[in-house]
Amino acid sequence: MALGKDYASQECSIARALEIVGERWTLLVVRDALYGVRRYNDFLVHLGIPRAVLASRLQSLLAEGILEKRRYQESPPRDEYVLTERGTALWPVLRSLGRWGRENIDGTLLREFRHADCGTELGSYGECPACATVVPVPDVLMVPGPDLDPAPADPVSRALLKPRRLLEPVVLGPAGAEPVGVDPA
Amino acid sequence: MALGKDYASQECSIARALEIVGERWTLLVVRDALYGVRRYNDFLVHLGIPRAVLASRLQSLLAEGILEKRRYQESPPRDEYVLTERGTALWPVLRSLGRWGRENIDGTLLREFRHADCGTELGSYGECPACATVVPVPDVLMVPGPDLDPAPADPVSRALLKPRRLLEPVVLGPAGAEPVGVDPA
DNA sequence: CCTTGTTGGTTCAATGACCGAACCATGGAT
DNA sequence: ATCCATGGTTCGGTCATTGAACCAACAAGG
Repeated sequence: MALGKDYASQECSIARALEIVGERWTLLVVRDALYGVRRYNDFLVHLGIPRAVLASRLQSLLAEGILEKRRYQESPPRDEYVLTERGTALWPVLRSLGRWGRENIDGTLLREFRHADCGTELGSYGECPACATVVPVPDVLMVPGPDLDPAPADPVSRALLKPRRLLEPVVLGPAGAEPVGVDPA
Repeated sequence: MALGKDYASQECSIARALEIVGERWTLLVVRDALYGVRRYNDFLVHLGIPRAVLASRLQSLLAEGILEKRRYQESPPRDEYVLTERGTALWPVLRSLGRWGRENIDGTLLREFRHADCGTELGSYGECPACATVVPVPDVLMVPGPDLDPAPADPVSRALLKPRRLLEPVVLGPAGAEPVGVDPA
């Protein structure tokens, strides 16, 4: 929103939060970061976001301490964007949004989120009904649901097809790897 | 966002949800509705939102089945906007946003949300840690925190100063009632 | 040395959303 | 007849978003 102007008048933590993560695309960038996306180009192809907007959002998220830049190679200097603790703390927001969307809009089951320790699907507040605890973000296992496209076009979506823990980095073969089908058996 | 265009390409419940409630102001309108605001004019003064934008958001929320119009008097025909079940289901989203904002941005404690039955403060998803259950929205008690302005300018904010359950309708004296100070003891 | 490829951006014109102020309509009340 | 309360619509100016094009650092290959 880059609003500042108006929400500022609101005495409300929700409004404060929305000033930071309420702009278009912002929460989807955070979602991708939770899914393990870390590189500029991966965000770009996975989100289909305009380059200028992505650059602007990444800057805002850095400035707010939600992402941080981390050098991952020196030769050609390259940085990746990883979630800070503050950024990871947005998981409940995304979880509740996703559940609301699934139960009230979709009907389809695109992804499931399970407790990695026991395989139980998380409850409506991110807890494991079996273990009776709130599951820490790295212990959340994301598995593709029955309604997820099994052969998406972009390589990032393909990398996200197999079960993975949240925050586990997405790694892509240099180019044109993983043709379309499943593993080379 | 009235986006449609781009998020539509996302195979993700979060993106679907954001297409509906991700526009500027939309979640704040839903928040006010949870707080018990029901009338056009009350939204207007409490949010400080441009009239045209409010009208547009109310229409969208009606169309999505998040709010519904209800006739509350006939003589001059007047309608109020109340949350549907689908709208009420957004409470965990707002709760987690508010908690994130309070813990990661503010530091201030503007409002607390407690389980009316036992007085315990709710967790990130609106659950009661003591009772280990999800608290139904009408059983959530909103109490003003120590950092909330004790004498706000607009009458809606003043009506929200006393402890109240969510969804309990805000009623305003016809005009200029409740001067500024506390109750007439 | 020159070109090409990869990554990560910036710039720009056009479109669309948002803003604030003004205006309009309906139906009592004075 | 006029005024007020409520719930809007209209309109010009401004700001954000979009998509395409361009730029830059660096490595590898010929």
